[in-house]
Amino acid sequence: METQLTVHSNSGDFSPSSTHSLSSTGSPSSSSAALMVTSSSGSDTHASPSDHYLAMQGQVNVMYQKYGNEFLQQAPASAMNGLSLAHAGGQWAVAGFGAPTAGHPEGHPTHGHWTGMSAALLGQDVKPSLQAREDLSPDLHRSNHTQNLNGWSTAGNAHVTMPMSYALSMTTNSNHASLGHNVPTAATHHAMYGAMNGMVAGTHGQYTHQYSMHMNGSPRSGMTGAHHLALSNGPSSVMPEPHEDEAPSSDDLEQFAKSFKQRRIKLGYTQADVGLALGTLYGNVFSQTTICRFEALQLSFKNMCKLKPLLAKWLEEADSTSGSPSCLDKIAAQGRKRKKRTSIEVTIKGALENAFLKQPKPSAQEISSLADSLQLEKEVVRVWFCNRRQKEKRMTPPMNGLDGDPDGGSDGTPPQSEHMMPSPPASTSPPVKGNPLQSARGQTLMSSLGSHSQVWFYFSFLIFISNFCTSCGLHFIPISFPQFVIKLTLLRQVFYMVCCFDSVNF
DNA sequence: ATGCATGAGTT
DNA sequence: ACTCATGCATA
Repeated sequence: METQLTVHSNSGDFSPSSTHSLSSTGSPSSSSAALMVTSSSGSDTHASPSDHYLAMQGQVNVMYQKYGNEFLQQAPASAMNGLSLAHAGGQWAVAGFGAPTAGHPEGHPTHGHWTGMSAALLGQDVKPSLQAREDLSPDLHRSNHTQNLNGWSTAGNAHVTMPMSYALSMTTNSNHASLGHNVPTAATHHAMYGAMNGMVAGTHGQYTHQYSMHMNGSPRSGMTGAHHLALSNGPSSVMPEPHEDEAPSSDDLEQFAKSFKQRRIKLGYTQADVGLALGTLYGNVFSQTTICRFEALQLSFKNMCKLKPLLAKWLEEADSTSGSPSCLDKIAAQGRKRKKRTSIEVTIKGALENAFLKQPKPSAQEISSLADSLQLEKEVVRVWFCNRRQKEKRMTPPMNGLDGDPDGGSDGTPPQSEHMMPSPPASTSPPVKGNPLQSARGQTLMSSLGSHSQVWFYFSFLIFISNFCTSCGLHFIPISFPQFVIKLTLLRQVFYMVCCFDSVNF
């Protein structure tokens, strides 16, 4: 007899009263955990496991081990297809979750493996928004990230209580292009990113939501963590206000940005107002764009740090004087002869995008020939590539990493903070000017957080559940990732799972 | 909110 | 000639 527990969670409306189905069937294999993910085209939710799972057996580990580099070296889309992770049937089987095995003795986090898994899971069926798709382009040349789950022992099923915050952490190193194996490429990240984008349906504000999650310790706290944090977005006065000069953690920034936005709106100011006010108050005028990007965490870490104090001051000021429409003198933006913005056609963009995939940094010659063939000004093409690269950096998950330990062997070091952006440069990567902040060069806070919280939270969660089930002698079969329909096959008892997906917004 | 553009500072 | 911070103009 085995009992299945299905948990559906749609559009954040998860509650114990959502769809929970329990059924009983025989169980094939003993205590090994099986994890299956399929797309949720509703109907196939109830298909029998044998119909669509190929899945993984044994402890949670990663398909990456099996499919290895090729998998990760592919462009996301093709990688997904190559594994036939199923579009049509909506099948999403995650195969090859092999045991930790040799080479990765317990203490050693298996670098990059989760990434492979992530890609496999995320890369499909989730419909990325157009924007997300556009941003899926891999940068195969530059960033290679090594990630690991610090402190997470994949070896045994026994430890169900592994702190999820560990799993959330990861290490990212730059300049490791040569580490052929188990170093996921940007493509992978892009796949994740895009997929995540799709999952959160591009809805404004959802990211930050997820960023706020800190999973701690016990299963319980882990599962409810989202709630706590979801509620923790208070006014700035309530927030821990780390003293200046010290670089705020990305958590701080994230929290600040979020509450800043809330406060601003409550006070009735527009982003443009703020930008102008900053000018009159402190002599630094900023555009609506910049304020917007700040709030959306779309600036580099360094940039965020720079702006934060100013905005904080403004917030104080605005708070106190919130009655007299004082210092909001609009300073007219001075005109300058600026080139008219050229609008590039979609088809042309496609071509550019293609070119970018092949060569993100075309030479002058390549640029001009491309410009010729596309009938664009050379300068336009050049700028396009510049911007594209810049954008790439925003989209690309961090080059920094939490501990930057590239040797892959010795970092059982638990993270100080899973969101700690500034980090010492990896020993092998060229230390960008000694300043820790600069290791985050070009990296937006946004992308960093995205990779950490969105992706890692999810997988941490899966892993956690899987381990938990395994340790209880249960079969774990999560089905349908996007909607997060989870099936738990129980061998001995009914396991009731309560979680807080409403605040997770998958 | 974001795409194309500018200009200062670097490499 | 690039990166990065930034913003006008526009979708």
